[in-house]
Amino acid sequence: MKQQFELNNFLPFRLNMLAQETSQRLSVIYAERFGLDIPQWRILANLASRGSMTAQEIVVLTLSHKSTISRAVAELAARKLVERTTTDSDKRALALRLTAPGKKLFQELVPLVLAFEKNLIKQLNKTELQGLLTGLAALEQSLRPVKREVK
Amino acid sequence: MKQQFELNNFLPFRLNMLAQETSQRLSVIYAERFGLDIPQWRILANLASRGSMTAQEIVVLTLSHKSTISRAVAELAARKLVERTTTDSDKRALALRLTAPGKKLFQELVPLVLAFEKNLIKQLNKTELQGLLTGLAALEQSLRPVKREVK
DNA sequence: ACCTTATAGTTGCATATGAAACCATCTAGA
DNA sequence: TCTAGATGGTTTCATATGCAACTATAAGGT
Repeated sequence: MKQQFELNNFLPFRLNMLAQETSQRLSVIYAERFGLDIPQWRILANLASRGSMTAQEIVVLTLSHKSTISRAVAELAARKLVERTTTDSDKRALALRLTAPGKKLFQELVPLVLAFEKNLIKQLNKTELQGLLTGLAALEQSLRPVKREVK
Repeated sequence: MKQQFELNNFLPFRLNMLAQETSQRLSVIYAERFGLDIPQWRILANLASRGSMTAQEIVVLTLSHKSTISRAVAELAARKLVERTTTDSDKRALALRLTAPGKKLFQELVPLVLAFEKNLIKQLNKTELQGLLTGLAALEQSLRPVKREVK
C-alpha cells in the first residue's frame, strides 16, 4: 500500500510556514519604521535582554552565521546604536552593548512587537496558549542536545 | 519603569528558531541523500500529496517566490522527477506532476522524513503533543485572513 | 473583434547570504 | 617560552534569492 504523506500535517513544514509568516509581518514593524533587518533586530533584542555580549555569544544564541552577525553589528555600530569595546581579558573579542540612542530606539520598538505578539495569540484561549507554549518548550528541549554554530 | 523584554519568550523568535533548527536537520536527509533543496522538496511533497498542480498553486501553498519555484521546477524537470504538460484550459500554466522516478524517489524519502518527525516529537507526551498541534492550528488560523504571494 | 488589464511562468540583474580564507590573539603542551 | 592549534571577528568570493522586466496567454469591457 502506498505511503500517504500530507505536507500540511508535517510538523517541520508547519513550523516553517508559521515562522516565515510571522517574521514577515513582524519585520514590517522594525524594517519600515526603524530601518532594521532581522539580524539587527535580534542583536538589539539580545543586548537589551542581557546587557553586554560578544558577537560570538549572539551567534550561538540566535543560530546565525558569524558573518551575518559581523555585518549587522558593523551597521548598528555605524548608526551609533551599538558600541564595541575591547576587553582586557580577550583582545580578539569585542564587548557589544547598546548606546543611549540604541536603548531609546529599542524601548520604542518593544511595545510595538509585544502588541504584535499579543495580536498573534489573541485567538487562542488560555488552554490552547498553555498547550502551545508547553509544546514549543518540549520541542526546544528535544532539539537542544546538539548545539552547533549552524549553516 | 523600564520595559522588560526577553527574546527567548518572544513567540515569533521561538518559532523562527525551531523552524530553522528543524529545517536544517531535515534538509540533511533530502539534500545529502537525494540532492534536493528545500523548494524542490516542497514541490515533490505537494505533488505527492495532491497529484497535479501548477507552479502558481505551489507558490501560494508554500509562500515561496515564483522565481524560486520556477527554478526549482526546472531543475526537477531536468532530472526527470517532474513533468510539465500544457493544458487546454490555460496555455500559460503548466500542469506539474511526478514522473515514475519522481514518485519512486519520494516514496523512498517519506519514511525517512516521517522518522525524523517522529523523533522530533518523541519527547512529548500525548497531552503535550495534542496541545502543541491545537496551538499551531490556532496560530495558523490567526494568520490565515491575509493571504498574499509574499516577499 | 479590439483594447486594456491581469495572470502564469521565465529570466536578467542587483543584492543578500554562507563558506572559506584570513588576521589577530589566545591556549595548551613540549 | 616557543610552537601548534583553536577561536573571535572581518572580508572576499561564489552562489542563492528576490525583484522587476518580459513573453505569452487570458479575461473583461466596449
